[in-house]
Amino acid sequence: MATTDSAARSGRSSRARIVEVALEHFAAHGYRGTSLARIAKEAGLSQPGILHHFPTKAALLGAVLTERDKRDLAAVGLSDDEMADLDFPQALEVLEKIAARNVTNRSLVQFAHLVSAEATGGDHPAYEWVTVRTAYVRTFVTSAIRRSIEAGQLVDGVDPDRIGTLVVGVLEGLENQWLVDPDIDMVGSFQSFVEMLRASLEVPVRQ
Amino acid sequence: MATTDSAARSGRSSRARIVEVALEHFAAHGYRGTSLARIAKEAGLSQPGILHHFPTKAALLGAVLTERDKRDLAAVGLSDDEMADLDFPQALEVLEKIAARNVTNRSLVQFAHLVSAEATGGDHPAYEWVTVRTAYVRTFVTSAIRRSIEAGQLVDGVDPDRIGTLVVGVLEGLENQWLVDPDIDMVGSFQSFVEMLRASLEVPVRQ
DNA sequence: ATTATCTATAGATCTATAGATAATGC
DNA sequence: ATTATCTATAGATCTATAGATAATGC
Repeated sequence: MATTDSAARSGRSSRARIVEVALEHFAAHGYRGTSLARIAKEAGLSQPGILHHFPTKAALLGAVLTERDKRDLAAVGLSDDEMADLDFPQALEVLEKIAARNVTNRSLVQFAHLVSAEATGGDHPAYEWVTVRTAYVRTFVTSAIRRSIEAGQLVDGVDPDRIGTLVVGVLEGLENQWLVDPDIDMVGSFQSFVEMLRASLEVPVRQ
Repeated sequence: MATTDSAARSGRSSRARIVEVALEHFAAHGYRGTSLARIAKEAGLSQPGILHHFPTKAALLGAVLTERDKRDLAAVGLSDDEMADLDFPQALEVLEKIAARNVTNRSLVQFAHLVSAEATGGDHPAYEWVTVRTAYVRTFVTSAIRRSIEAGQLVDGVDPDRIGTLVVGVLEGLENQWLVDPDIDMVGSFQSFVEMLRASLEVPVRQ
């Protein structure tokens, strides 16, 4: 069906290969530190060959960002709607799941941190991505906290914004250190934190 | 005294100005995203004029890293030796002091995060700096925890490495978010965390 | 003699464009 | 006709070097 079947198939596989190689290189040297020529070489085509599939370098970065978000969502295994309905303990479980997945996907984590840091100053093709994504993650946690407060699951006086920021910060900060020193027990440290947090904030369940 | 006084004075002030401008530009666009020409323009001299004071771009980065470390130490107000002798509550106070200082020094924080992220992949002139510095900060906290365990100030079963990693992670992770969204209450969130941590880990004082 | 500068430039990149070539399906 | 490629190249950069100029102190 459709047109030029094998050419299209070859095009699709090139596209996927380019995105994969670009992810690795952007993760290792950043957007600014990576050239299209280097990606092209490793993907096995010429530098203008890449620009046939992605009109500009920024468009290629956009495709890599989309792919990264897709993989993150797949690792959680929930739809956007389901994510929006979780309560606090469930949100913590999701984050633990992400932490566990991350230790086996170094370049995905490194990519997110390096591109976020590059884009933070503005004037970068990932600027919008980093602001929107940061807000999304934090909102996901703070609204889970609000939901649990309304359900009477948390002790009085919990500030959703402050605790939400703290929870997201712990995950990102542990990633930061793990990237520099992979011997760090990122998952274990996050679990210690989650236990401590639940002990401090949850209303004890009557047995 | 000495030779060519006014020339030397002018040289010193150029050096300081170059380091200052370089800090701002490396913070905004990273080491790889910043050119000597741009720094030169803003510092008011020609591009080879910069290479008179710093033989290579990497050497200039080295000077900026040294300056950053100096300012960090000055903000804490303790000598290296004094830092090494603190116990857990004192170490937390030092970190709170750093957090409070950081909210008024955005480019210093952004510089550290962006250069760390760039250098994490290796093959970067700040690679050694980032590994040494990360280890230093974490060791400072873990050894404070060990000291407090020996003094019987902490409850049984505290794992110094795990908690040390967590504490440093919280500070860095809050910085991460604050860089993206300056409305985040970085200092407040860190204080919430410190209170929670002390409530969980410290042996209650007998009144 | 020393120090701080400058202009000019070599030699490597980098992104993006122009225009050709090949394979396939209609 | 469409799609995936390629070679060649324009036009901007970038770092670092070579070599000149100016000011000052000995």
